Amino acid sequence: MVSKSSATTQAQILDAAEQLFATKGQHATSLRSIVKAAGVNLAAIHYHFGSKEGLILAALKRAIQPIVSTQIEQLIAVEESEIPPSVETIFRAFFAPVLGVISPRQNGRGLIQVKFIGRCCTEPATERLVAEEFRLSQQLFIQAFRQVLPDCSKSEIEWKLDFAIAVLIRQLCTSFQDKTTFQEFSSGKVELTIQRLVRFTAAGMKS
Amino acid sequence: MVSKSSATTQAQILDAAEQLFATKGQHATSLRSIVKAAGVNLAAIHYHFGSKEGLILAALKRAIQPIVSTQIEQLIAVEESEIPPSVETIFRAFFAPVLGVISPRQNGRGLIQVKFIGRCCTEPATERLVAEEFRLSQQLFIQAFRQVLPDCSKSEIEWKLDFAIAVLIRQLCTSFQDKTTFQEFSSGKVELTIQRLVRFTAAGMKS
DNA sequence: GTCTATAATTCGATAGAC
DNA sequence: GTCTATCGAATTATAGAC
Repeated sequence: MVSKSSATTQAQILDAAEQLFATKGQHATSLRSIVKAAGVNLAAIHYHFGSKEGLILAALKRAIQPIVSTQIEQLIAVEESEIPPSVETIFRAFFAPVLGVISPRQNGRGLIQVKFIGRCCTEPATERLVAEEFRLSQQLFIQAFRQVLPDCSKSEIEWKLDFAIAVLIRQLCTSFQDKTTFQEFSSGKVELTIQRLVRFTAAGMKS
Repeated sequence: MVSKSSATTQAQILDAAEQLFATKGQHATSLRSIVKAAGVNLAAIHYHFGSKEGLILAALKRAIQPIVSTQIEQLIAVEESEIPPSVETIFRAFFAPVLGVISPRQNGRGLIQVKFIGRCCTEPATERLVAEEFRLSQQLFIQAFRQVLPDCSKSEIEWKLDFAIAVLIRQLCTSFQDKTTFQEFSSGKVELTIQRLVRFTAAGMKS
């Protein structure tokens, strides 16, 4: 192989960008620090992604889209197996695909990825982009909750789901901060976190 | 008055900084944009606050410290009037002083202030500083919850309070986004938000 | 305390050779 | 596709007159 494939260089840039965006934020991360961490040239970012904004958008979509797909798959599976599904089961289908990216990956890559997503949810430049990526998923979950909570108005379900999302985002940003480095991650902690999220938000949703 | 008093210039700088930090974030806000909005000279920031970091810290303390004091006052009042206090009443003493800064002030200044605090909770450079400012208040509320929930372990109360804080922070950052300009603000919306926060988080805490 | 002027650095982006 | 070299603009911070 005389030269690196385009896919490899792109992935190296995205991996390094994710890590730095997640820990320092987008504005505090220079393109120079990214290429240094990725071991590539500065011009490669502009060649592959056009601009810093293009890089952020590409990293965002790569991280979020598989999560959204899994959320929708699990929601459909839940609605087919449980009739009617419980609030807890629906919330699990919402949370598990997000936190689930932590366990299967190697060397804490998934941990960095969910932190990156959490950061993007709170940064002024990207919060609306994230909401747009999750829009379809969110609408489907609102429909699911409406069916199992017929006495609850749509607006009430909406603000309660917003509250639940708030807890999830905060968890992505702050949780596991002691294990921020590349370490083997116990899937037990992920499952415990999912259980806490489900229990807390389901109680709030049913209140 | 031949020259402005130091207090006036400092307040003008802090007011403008709050507004810009809240909407654009700290790194995306230049000192030049702050002095332009404040109508003062660039060197004034360094004269009064030493550096950009010093300005951020000063704005943070000015915004948070009165809230912490009010939280503690209301918690003490609750513990003296209700024996034992309900989970809902304790949460109200936690949330109301934060959202309460919105209503009394004029022209949406309080609205900007709580948004600024919310942003500082999510920005990597300041999230630990905010946690430090709220540390005492948070400890006192954990103690209060322990007394009314004796069957609940301390760690469980701690992560549930963390979840509740997550909802509050998100509300500070995103809520009232349609009324982001300097407008008369109805205190009814503030009270409604407090009620939702209390109901949702109390249900989660008791689950 | 306030101002002008500027130092010293860093940033995103691009041109052009290979 | 990758690299070097560099442009132009923006940044924080400071020195020194008033």
